[in-house]
Amino acid sequence: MRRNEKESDASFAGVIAAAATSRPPKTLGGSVLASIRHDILSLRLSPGSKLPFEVMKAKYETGLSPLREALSKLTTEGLVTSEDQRGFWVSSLTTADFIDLTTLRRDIEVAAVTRSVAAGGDAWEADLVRSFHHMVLAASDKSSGYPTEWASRHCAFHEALVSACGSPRLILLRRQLFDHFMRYQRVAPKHVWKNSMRDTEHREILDAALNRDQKKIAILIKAHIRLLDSILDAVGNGGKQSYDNE
Amino acid sequence: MRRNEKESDASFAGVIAAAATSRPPKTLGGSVLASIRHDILSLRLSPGSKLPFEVMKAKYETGLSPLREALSKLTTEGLVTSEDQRGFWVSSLTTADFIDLTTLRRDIEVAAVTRSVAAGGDAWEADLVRSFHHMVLAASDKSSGYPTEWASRHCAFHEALVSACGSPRLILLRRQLFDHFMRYQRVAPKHVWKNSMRDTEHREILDAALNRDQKKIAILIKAHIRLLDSILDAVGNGGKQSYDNE
DNA sequence: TTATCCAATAATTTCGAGATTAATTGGTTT
DNA sequence: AAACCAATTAATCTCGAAATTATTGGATAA
Repeated sequence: MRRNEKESDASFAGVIAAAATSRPPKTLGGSVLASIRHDILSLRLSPGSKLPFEVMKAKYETGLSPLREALSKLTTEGLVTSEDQRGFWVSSLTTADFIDLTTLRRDIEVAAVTRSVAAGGDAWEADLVRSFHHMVLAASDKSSGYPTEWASRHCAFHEALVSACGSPRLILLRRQLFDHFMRYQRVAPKHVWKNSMRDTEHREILDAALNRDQKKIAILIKAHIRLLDSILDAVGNGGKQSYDNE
Repeated sequence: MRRNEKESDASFAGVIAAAATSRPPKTLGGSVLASIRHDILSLRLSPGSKLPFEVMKAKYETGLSPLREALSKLTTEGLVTSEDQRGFWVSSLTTADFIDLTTLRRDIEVAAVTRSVAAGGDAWEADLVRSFHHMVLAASDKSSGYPTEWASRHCAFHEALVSACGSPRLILLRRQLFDHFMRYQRVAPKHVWKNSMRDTEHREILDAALNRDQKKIAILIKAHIRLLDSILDAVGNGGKQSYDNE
């Protein structure tokens, strides 16, 4: 229980969107929070599983105070659930919540992208092209860390899309919802990812953004954020089949 | 610093929307969290002020652990800001954030109300009429706790409006944004409240809801959630004139 | 005078033990 | 055999002290 796990998916750290907001934490509690959040989003900590203090203390090599602080924050964030005097659990993945999350995410993302397209300047546009190209490069087989690296750059592309929306609250909210979505994405079998990597949707989104076509990009984003059957199936099966079947 | 303050606005407790979600907390940390949140939303804890542990420990009669836990959660919620190794502050009120908040709140509230109107059944409709009438009763001078009581019922009316939207995430998000808004509302002079109490907007909103007119209610909500000059002015002045001038 | 450095002070952060509460086990009763 | 109660076990929750880090004030040097 003490072993420091293998660093199998160190590159995955770049994918966690919320972590990208804060600079490297100066306190132990901050890094414990980042570690636990990382493990929850990467499904290393299974949805629904209990998080006992003794086990967690050993696993993250920390005391009670930083641990409670981290779990408290994650509870407010929705990645952890808690009951008074009973402890903490990793929030479960359910079809109902996936539907709820996706529906809300669609509204939020549309609002953010629309505003961003309306307000974005040259620097935004250039960064958008950069992040798109960066993502496309990871979609080729030769790249390393595939397809985890693609997921990271895919996240960055969508982040760049909304970065000019002018609303810190909207950006933060969108980022949190995206984090929540990533857990659901991860329970789907990996071939689904490959389909996403090969689609033409992102190219169309980019074009609409560059043309500043607000109506079109709203339609494209709405279609882009949909209820994937593969995820619904995986969650319906209890998320057991996980992401190890090619 | 120890004195238990006067219970001047005990009825205000009903106004705090987020607190309405959880049943009475079984732990000290939970009640401390509720108390601090209440004091922040009621402006008893001034926006921007420092929250030193020694002072807070005495004020809320608790130890360090529950206190840190509460402040951590409030930080994630956005009502408190923190810097590593430097401490915690009540989040400041700024014109930029008020604009950001109001703009986002408009989108969220429109989405929630629209869905609620589309999905609401008989029970929802009846409860909506109940809460509206309850609010109107508080607008008359004879009622007690006026206008604080009206604010509480106003909050409940809007809560009832969206209660049938079918999205737990949307309801929670809307509630949080409403809480944040309440701090801004409180810095405005009280005569602004009276104008709100006498307006006809809520009656129109109720009618549109009962008629299941989604387009109309969307327009009404958009107009209802606007940037009040009195609040902008109050925030611009640093929120100093507070809510004591009639 | 201004800037830099060092010592003293004050704050936050962390830890481990004790207190409190929930869950479990074993035994008794119906 | 099932249900109930008491005692034990195991977990969370709380507290105060110790350790770490930031801030303040004054002295020294440029």
